[in-house]
Amino acid sequence: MSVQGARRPTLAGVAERAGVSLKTASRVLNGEPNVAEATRERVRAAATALGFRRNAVAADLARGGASRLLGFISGDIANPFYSALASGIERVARDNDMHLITTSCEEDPERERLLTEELLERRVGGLVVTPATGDHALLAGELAAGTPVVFVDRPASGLEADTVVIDNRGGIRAAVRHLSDHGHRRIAFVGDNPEVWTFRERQAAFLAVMAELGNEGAERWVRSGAHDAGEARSLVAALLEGPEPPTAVLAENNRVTAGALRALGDAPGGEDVALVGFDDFDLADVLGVTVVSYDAVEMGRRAAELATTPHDPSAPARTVTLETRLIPRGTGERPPRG
Amino acid sequence: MSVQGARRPTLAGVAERAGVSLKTASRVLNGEPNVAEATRERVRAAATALGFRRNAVAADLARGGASRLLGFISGDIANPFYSALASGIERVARDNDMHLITTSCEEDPERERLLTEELLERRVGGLVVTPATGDHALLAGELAAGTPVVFVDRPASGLEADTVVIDNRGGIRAAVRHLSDHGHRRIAFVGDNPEVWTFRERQAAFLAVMAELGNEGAERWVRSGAHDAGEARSLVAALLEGPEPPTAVLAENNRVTAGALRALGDAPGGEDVALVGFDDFDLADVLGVTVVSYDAVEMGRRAAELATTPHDPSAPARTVTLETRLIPRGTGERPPRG
DNA sequence: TTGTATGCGTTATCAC
DNA sequence: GTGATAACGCATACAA
Repeated sequence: MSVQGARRPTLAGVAERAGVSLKTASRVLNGEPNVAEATRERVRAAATALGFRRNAVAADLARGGASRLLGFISGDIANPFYSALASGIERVARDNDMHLITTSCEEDPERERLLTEELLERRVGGLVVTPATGDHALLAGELAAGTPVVFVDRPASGLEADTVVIDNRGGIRAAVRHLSDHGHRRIAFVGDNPEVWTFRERQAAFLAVMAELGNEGAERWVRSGAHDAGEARSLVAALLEGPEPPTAVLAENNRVTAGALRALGDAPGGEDVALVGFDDFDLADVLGVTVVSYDAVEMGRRAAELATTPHDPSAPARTVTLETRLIPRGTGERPPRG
Repeated sequence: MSVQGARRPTLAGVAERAGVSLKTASRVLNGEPNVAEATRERVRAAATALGFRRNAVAADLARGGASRLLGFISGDIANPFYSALASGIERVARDNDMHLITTSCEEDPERERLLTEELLERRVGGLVVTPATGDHALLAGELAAGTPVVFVDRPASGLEADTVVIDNRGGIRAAVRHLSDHGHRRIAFVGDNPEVWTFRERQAAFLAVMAELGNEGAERWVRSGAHDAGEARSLVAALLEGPEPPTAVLAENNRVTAGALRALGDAPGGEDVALVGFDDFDLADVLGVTVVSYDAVEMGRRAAELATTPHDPSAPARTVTLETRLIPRGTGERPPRG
């Protein structure tokens, strides 16, 4: 039982107490073979008597190379999407006897850079990043040094690296076609900031599919800049009050969907406007919201698997694309009206 | 620019290249005073030329004491409640120049014990734990050694330690009184497993308030064992189909609320049953669900503040209790019927 | 203003 | 089977 102020028991202390050398004590405590059973017992007894607990910091240093830590730079850990990612990553980390350091960069490239630097200083064994807009070329050296860096949800810019994304275009295509099949032509697309890669992908797909369907000039149905639910609510409200109100809304992410739901709830006749949301969310079934869904936990898992595999700089960067799936629940099947 | 296989540049390397001693290089890179500007420049130049990045593992070890890591043992990081906690904790960690290690114990005491051990091996500077049921007496030694261990959401068992909880009893009291004020007497209380401390607190408060209100024998309105939304749904459905259906349901946590909503949606006349949920949740406003709310991010912050302050074993354990607040949104104001 | 020497608590190499 | 002894990369009294 240690006392405050007193140093913590060390391996050397255990060895001394057991009357063996450091190396032998190390052998026993790491379960290595070639130790006499009697010695083993003595060392174990000494360890428990002293309340010994190995120092993983020292172990990581002595072992050289990377620490048994995995880094995750998210946009905001309180966002369910990121915590689902974190959940998947953590499981894989655990399977590899590693711990997960989670950080939030709040979509700020400078903060992301700083966090990246800090995590690399900790000599993380791998790094999973949801990249904010910004240049990632600085990581090239680190990659070359063998640290696996994996980008998730969005690709890096200025750098070839392993990436895990979802099939954004396919998801949007399914959503637009679904609405079109139900008779909609005045379909609005409301999303986050155009600086965000996923927005641009989804917007491009939206415009492409609208054009394919003979629904030209869809640019006028696009609204961007909704970074949170409140802004999304305003944008959708303005659309509904505008001169040419849409009969359907395609929300680009979960926060936009939340804002859109509120706007539809406020507006007269809002319950007749169709809605499809990108990203599934809790209670979407109760609300009856049709969504484009995918498995965020699996996404984290896949990213972590890449991030726990030693990086081979000579191999080409890998890209994993996960499928999306449209789940009809009601709001997406409303017929156009007005 | 480092190359794979090549060792990473070290402080010694920088010093050598700059033609100064290790200590001087250290001074410059740590921004310490008393170095000639010219020397400073040379060291900086050498560092950038070599692509030097300090090794935080080595620094932590050399400095002795704890590492600049904070540990968080949650039930399940994918649960919005825990990720809100994590968010609050991370901010405080950052303010203290520390990183956060997040782990999930899935309410398994054995796993919690293991994780605790692992984090202590990493020599975390502090530990925030949402304790599963189990004994925490083993941590006494660690506390005595000065590591701040803080329990959040639930107190430890068998150990006096800093704790951050919410006013569970006050929250339940407000909810039951609210329903009573709206004319309800057949109020069901549906919750998680009785092994969970919060359940017991809330259940006890429920029974006490019911008795105060002259509503005796409320035990028959208690249902437990709903650890997830699916189980909650079944329990509520059974209640509604039973011989004495309640006119109001008090859901003990967010998962139970989700299940209850689904059950009410299924049952004929379910839209007339009142509902109050403990824990606020996203889109509760859209769904119009009355809840007992509190600030989980703040909870994490308070816990982290305690966990980043050196523990004084001679001081008595502190308990922080955060207030709850009832937010009427519709489901809690339905009059009794039937 | 700059440098020397030693310690941090492990792991790992090799010899015995 | 067991044990000296040297890394690991940095911090820090202490000296110059």
